[in-house]
Amino acid sequence: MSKPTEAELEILSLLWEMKEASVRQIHERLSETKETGYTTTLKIMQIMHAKGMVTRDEKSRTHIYRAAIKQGDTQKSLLKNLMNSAFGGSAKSLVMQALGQEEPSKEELDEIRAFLDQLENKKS
Amino acid sequence: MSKPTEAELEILSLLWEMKEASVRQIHERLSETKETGYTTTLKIMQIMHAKGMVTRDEKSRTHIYRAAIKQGDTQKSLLKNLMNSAFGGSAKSLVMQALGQEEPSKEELDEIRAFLDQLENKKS
DNA sequence: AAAGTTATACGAAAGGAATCGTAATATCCA
DNA sequence: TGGATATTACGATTCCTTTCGTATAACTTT
Repeated sequence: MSKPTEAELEILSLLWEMKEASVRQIHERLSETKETGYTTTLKIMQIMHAKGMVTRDEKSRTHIYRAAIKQGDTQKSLLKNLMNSAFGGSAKSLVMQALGQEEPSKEELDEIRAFLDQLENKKS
Repeated sequence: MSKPTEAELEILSLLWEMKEASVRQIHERLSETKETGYTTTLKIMQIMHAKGMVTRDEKSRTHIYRAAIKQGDTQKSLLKNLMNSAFGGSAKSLVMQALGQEEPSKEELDEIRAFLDQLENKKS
């Protein structure tokens, strides 16, 4: 599956969050943070549909869209892409940069530790 | 500083690694993994120069380029961008995805643990 | 039923990035 | 010196994404 564009990714994120939505619902959400026309949103969603990136139910007049690609898979591939293009392929330096800036909470840090342990156990 | 494009990022990465380089040197490296013309590489580097993304020494005929933006800063901003656009702003889920796929070595895992501890200490 | 509103469809235009051909210029070497 | 080679400069073209205007169709309201 080809890499989603910026505009496509914004819409995908909303679809992942909302499970399903009409063009208007997506557009409302987008408008909160962005100045954009309704037909622009529509067009992008139509393109996404043509690419197979979303499915839609056309039974009623207002079509209902759903993401056709998994959030995890998309995240994984975007991350891999960034890791290779800007971090010389090193997961470690990427992870450290990410941790360094967002000041995760104690709880989150613990969860990450648990995850690290789990990873290490799988190795042995 | 505006976000580097894909092609710009490839070149920036090489400049970070090589400290300084001529267009030809960069082009040689790019050619290893990518089919591309010399003037294409040149053009992109000229554009980067126009944007202030690189500096160049024009004293000799073959100009010598250097990155004008720091690797860490660029990584940070790209990561932030990805975190917001595809991970709902959560550093935790980004980090976990990143760890999950690249199977870091025991040593790397330990370094990350140390880093986590350090982060936690700063908090208290 | 007519008028107004809300959808989708479609194509065209605008904008940005990447590619490449060609010209102009400098350097090298036989 | 003069011809071959390497380098920068520049413009045009292509490709992709985004934006938007307009047409058409389907509902809603009165």
